[in-house]
Amino acid sequence: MSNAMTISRAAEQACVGVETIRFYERRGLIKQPARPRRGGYRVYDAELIERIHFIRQAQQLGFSLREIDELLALRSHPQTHCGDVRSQAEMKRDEVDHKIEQLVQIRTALDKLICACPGDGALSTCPIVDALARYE
Amino acid sequence: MSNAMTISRAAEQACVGVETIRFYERRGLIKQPARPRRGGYRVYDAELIERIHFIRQAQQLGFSLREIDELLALRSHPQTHCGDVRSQAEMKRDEVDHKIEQLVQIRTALDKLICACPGDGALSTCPIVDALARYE
DNA sequence: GTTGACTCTGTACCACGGTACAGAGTCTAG
DNA sequence: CTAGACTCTGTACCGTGGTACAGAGTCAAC
Repeated sequence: MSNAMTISRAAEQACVGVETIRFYERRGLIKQPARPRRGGYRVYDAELIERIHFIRQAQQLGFSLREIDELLALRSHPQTHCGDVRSQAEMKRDEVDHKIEQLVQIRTALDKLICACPGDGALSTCPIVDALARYE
Repeated sequence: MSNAMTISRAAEQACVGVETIRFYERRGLIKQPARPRRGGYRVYDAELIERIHFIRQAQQLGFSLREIDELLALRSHPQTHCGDVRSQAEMKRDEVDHKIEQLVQIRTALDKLICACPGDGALSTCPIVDALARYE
């Protein structure tokens, strides 16, 4: 048993915390391996590690755990074909685009304020404070 | 009392919900007006409305409530000068820039996957599923 | 003076993605 | 055989920005 993949080894392999694995199990994102007879430690296998990698990669791409759930369901469903996954990715891309647009607007607004602010002088004349207070 | 600014009127003026005002009060972002003697309804004044506008505007610019707390503290502190506020804005701008960069990277990665995916055919050959599973 | 709308206080709950612990069990090295 | 490290189960908690009540009080109009 000394070389068996226990949860802490699995966590190490997958670069996540032990509690994170348990959390994914509770969420149903990964299934808990059966315990050996008479209750010992669960043994994790490579497929499960791979699944955790999938989850982390998808998170990096901006998918929420709920969405990853759907991706995983698609993936394990035999009828799924490539286009289903691709349209998920396309939707996510559009979402990311939208977020970028919003942030660019915020950035522009902040920059305008920063440029308008002399950086010295009394607070009462600060255009930033002024702009925040003004209701438009 | 019929024309007094009660909390619901204040909420309307500030374009937020009544519960949101109460929430800001609990958070200490705005101070609760004193109740008239013998316990009646609190009366909100224009300054408070303006403060709520300040909060909402700052939220629009990507400041968290905690950061808005700091901005408000700066604003009501007599020694503060313009530069203090400006450097907060600059930090926020840099943060927003960073978020944009990250999202652009995500967008690029998604797009690459989408372009590589034929959109038809079996799931087993899907480059998106493949990429998500691969650990790099 | 009663009805109906509003307010007040306190507390609980929502989604999100975990993190932390207690108390029991198990495994392994020495 | 025992100590120390790990695991298991269950449950509670974190921060974020609110939302949703219940039960009591208050106010204005009719």
